[in-house]
Amino acid sequence: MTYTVKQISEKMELTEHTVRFYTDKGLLPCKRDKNNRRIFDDESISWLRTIQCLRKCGISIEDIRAYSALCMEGSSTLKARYEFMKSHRELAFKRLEEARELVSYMEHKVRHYEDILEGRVPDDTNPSAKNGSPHICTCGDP
Amino acid sequence: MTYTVKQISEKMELTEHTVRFYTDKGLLPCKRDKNNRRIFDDESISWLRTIQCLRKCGISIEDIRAYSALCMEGSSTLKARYEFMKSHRELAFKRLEEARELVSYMEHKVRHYEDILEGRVPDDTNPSAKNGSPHICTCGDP
DNA sequence: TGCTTGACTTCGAGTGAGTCGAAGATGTTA
DNA sequence: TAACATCTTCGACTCACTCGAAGTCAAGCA
Repeated sequence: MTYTVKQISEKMELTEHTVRFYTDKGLLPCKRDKNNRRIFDDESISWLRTIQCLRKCGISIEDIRAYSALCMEGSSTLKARYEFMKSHRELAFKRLEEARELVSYMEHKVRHYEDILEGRVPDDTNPSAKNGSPHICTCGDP
Repeated sequence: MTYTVKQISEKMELTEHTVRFYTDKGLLPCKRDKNNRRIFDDESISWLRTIQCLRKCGISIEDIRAYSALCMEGSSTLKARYEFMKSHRELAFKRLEEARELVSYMEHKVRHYEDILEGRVPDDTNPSAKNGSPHICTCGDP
């Protein structure tokens, strides 16, 4: 099964521009037909799926390109790929922790406004400065 | 207590450039001294803390500017600010869910490489295509 | 007094990861 | 043959910084 840019972009819910961008940057290997058009196959799908995950993990295009190159090189790079994944797993943990803090921050804010709107606490919008208090952050700050 | 750009940037662990950028974009109110230099106070600290949290939540500079403007306007905008926070709380929930999936994806990858390196499963690096398998993503995909 | 230092100012350019649109080539269909 | 859809490359735009250059200003010192 082969795919054109349009087909693979629809299948993977990416824009055609992004798919071309990834091939141009060397993250996503692709062949060309006799008219120089990009052709993709099922392996491209699995590459793209991986790229999407790694991007969501905040890994840069350049780092993904390097990982991709390691994969191409074959078994000799297994250990390097393992190290790559281990270090990015740590980053994923940190991001999870941060996401938890941010949820609790947003919940705190929403509750704060509910307390004011329902009259449980007085409005702390600062009128003297014509400058509403931004309701100080409590997400891990002192 | 007042602060210069340098002082506030050090205190908040931001670059001076970023602090100036925020004031220029209207997110961070600041006064000027007779030499046109930016001066900040303790309220700026609390603003900046809020801005940092909202930015980490993925809220755009423009949206934060709008929220900031609502705060300035006073109590009449309480309800709008409440709605703003509620909608961004939902986004924070989504990001937390995604962060969880990404951690489990990275854990899966690391385990996969460990299994290969310790000989529990065969190496699936694809030699025929001179193209290592990217080890298909399992984070919520079909 | 002049000179250096250092912190400030604005402005314009660069970056990363897309995002968009234009201009041109090719293939299919009416 | 013309219209069209789809592809190609290329250059410009966006956002949120990030950086550096050039100029202003006050303080400290020979």
